[in-house]
Amino acid sequence: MKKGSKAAAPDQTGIPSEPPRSDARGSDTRRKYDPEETKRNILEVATQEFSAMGLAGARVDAIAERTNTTKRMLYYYFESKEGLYQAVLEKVYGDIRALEQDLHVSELDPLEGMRKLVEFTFDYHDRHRDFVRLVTIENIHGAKYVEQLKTFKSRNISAIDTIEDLLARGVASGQFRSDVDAIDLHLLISSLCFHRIGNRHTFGTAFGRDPSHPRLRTRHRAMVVDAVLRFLRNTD
Amino acid sequence: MKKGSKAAAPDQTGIPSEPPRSDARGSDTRRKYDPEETKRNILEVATQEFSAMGLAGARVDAIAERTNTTKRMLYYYFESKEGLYQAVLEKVYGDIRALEQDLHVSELDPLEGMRKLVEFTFDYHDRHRDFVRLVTIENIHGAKYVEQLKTFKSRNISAIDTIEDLLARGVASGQFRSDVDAIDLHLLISSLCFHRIGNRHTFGTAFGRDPSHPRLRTRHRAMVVDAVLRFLRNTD
Amino acid sequence: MKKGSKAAAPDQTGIPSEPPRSDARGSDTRRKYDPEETKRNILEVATQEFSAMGLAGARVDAIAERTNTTKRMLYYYFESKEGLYQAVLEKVYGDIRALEQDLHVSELDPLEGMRKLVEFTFDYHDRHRDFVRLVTIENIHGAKYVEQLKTFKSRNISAIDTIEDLLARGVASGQFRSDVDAIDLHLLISSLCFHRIGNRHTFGTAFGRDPSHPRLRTRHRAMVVDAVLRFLRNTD
Amino acid sequence: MKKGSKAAAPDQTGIPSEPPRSDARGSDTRRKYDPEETKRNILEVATQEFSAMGLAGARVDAIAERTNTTKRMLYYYFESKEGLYQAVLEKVYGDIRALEQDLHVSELDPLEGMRKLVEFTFDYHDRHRDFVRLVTIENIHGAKYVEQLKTFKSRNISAIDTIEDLLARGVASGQFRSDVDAIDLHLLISSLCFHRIGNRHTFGTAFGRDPSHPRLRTRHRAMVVDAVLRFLRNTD
DNA sequence: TATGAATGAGTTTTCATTCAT
DNA sequence: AATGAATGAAAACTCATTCAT
Repeated sequence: MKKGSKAAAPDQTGIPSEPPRSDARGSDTRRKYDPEETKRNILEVATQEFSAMGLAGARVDAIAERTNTTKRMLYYYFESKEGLYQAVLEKVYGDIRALEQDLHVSELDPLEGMRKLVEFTFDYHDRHRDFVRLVTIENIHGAKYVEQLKTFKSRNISAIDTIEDLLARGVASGQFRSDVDAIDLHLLISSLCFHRIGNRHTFGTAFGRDPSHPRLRTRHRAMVVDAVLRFLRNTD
Repeated sequence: MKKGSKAAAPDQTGIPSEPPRSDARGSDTRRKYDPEETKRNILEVATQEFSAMGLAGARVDAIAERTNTTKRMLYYYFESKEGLYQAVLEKVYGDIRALEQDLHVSELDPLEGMRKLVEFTFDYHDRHRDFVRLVTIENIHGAKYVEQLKTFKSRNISAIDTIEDLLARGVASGQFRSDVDAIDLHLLISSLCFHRIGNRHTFGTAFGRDPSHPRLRTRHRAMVVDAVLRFLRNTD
Repeated sequence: MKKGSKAAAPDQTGIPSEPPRSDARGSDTRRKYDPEETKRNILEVATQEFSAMGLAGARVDAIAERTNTTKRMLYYYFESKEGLYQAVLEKVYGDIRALEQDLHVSELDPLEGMRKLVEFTFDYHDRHRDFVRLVTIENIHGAKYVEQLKTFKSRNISAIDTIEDLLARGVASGQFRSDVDAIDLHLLISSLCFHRIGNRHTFGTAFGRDPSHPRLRTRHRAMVVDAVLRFLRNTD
Repeated sequence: MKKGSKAAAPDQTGIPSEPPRSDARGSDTRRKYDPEETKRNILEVATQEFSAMGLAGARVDAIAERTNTTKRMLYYYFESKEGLYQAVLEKVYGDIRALEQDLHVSELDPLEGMRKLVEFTFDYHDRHRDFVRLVTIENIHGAKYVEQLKTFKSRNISAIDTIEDLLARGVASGQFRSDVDAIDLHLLISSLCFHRIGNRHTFGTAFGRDPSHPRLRTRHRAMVVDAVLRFLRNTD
């Protein structure tokens, strides 16, 4: 009866699929209905499906089927397919910026801080392929769904602040050239980290080499860091 | 929810949609039966729709409507929606590699040749947004459609040959460092050229600055060339 | 060319199309959601349409229209046109074998048992023209749909068991000749019962006499029984 | 491009696919356009397709593709799909009756004549599976196409005449019982010859034994002759 | 809060037939 | 007599969403 939609295995590393529910209340009080858990579960499955199939390609039925609950609940909590998609975007974008804050690069030497920032960005994209795919998908839709996310812009601005701080300190210390714009630099770094994940399939088909393969990771990581630092180095 | 599929305006710069047919025979002798023209017309409209909406999001009806012919002909020539999508991919991939051949960078000084190659790649992505979108879309589908294109792999390999030649000559002349892999370098260049077009919407929303805006083009072009050449420069 | 699909009147005798539902609950409490009833209803209408028009000739729309529900439900429960066709086959083949079991010919004198079996087979084909047509149709498709029915083979084998038992007892008692194969005999009996129903139209056109006409039934029934028993009779 | 419709191998024995064209006129006068040959070719391919797929299941495109000519010609000569189907029926029904005439059973002893007639009928069905299938198909359509064939009825009546003659002579000589109707007997014989071919697929699936397999032919042939003669034998 | 059944509007695809050359 | 291109109408099938329990 059921046809079986793929996207079964989460195309992502490091996110545990069933976080230990911190059920504070005693023993067998395990509530039968747990709205938060239900929502979380739906969101997780939806993230996989949307990132695997795109917005148009995703199937509400397929999501519901892999959920612990039914299709009706999906509408109950998220209103519509698009509402669910947006909720997925919100969650996924929230995660990356939250982590960036924890880097504390402002306490490091500018060069070391920059290296650490690039490495973090590289690793994050390498590990969160769902995120990369969703960004890709969102661009196909002209970013019209992230545009409606309230927290989206402010979050990103803070990423630029971090870079601006590093850049300013590096210029002051004579380590970095002085003609680089922070947003441009962010674009440069993102490009190098994003492309090898986002377009790995066509690249792999074209050259017989999957650029996201673990064996290449170390080499690519060094290359990206190298390229960014060489670009920034003051050569006066 | 949404009804009419837009995608009317080609999301592309510089390619006129209806090249003036040099119809030798007089004036309005426009033949009624012209299979090649019919196919060309369908393919062109399909390129727009698929690049604007994705494979799942594209509507066969919408394509047919903007064509000079009927939906039926679309199936007559291309068998299915997927067949048409694949034909679009074939055409679009064919174009870029054809142009690359015309660069004749093998006749130039390695450094100049490399600069020219990067500039060409930058400009091509900047101008052919349909191509960039289609690559993006194809990656969402795990590249399973380009995989079936016979000419796909061989074409791409030739791009690597060009880079390898430049690299070898530059290393020999002492201008380039010797530890760079040609395919890695291709990935690096592609990343820098692709990302600012492919993800311009989310980037624009995040930072209030469309990275593909013409005003930024010159600056970004210089930045990309600079980044690549600094990366390659021999610093022994 | 032809538009409306007929097949309105069930091409079958004796089976009431809507058995009086013994609805325990009062009178018009006709439940709105009754999946079993919905499926039953679809299956019944589909049996008529498929047996009247063949698999290719049947129209999903035509079936849906004569149903109490919509076309969508048909796909909901049976997946596809072919799935529905297969479900029809399953039901229809299930019925005949179920009835055969109730004959209890093993308790009868072999000759009487054989007579009863032939008469039953004759009557069944005479009354269940839908069944005959569907078998015919299935043969046009090389039996590829019944082949997928799990229960199909085992059910038929039991029919042979019955014959084998009668045959063995008749041979032992000296009533039947000993050189007859059970499956061959089954084929012989089937032939005589099937043909006059299955090909009644061409036969009727050719000879101006509908071989399935009730008026001929008694005579044909006697003829068939007579032919089988004469064939089996021991003439040593 | 072409999808490939099956039904390639004619499901029939003994009909050569390309009869030697008796081109009376000299040597290389081989006409470029030969209407009769074209029609013959279309008819032959159509016979295969219709008998393999049924009227509704047959594809005009599939027929045209396997022809030496184009679809247009098919309409030119036969008006419509149904017209072509009818032409096929006409040809196929014509063949069997023509052969029956050649038997000259009226010159034989009634018992021998009857044996010969049954054997002929058995062999004909065994060898002309396309014919059997087409009769089957025609019955699904309520025989409405053969009804329009002018020669159909008269041809069949003559088959009954043959039987009536045999029967009368056999009764007169005391070899046959006197209470058998000629048309009923024809039905009996047809049943035994037709069923094992027409329903061989479901039968084969049900019992793991293809009743039309050459190895069984001799045995079945004997069985059928035996059954008919025992049925007719005078037992006063 | 949760659910299986139901649905209408849309989407891809097919097919017999005709047109222009 | 022959042909490849073209087509409108209909067919199968899909999908996000809502209803009744």
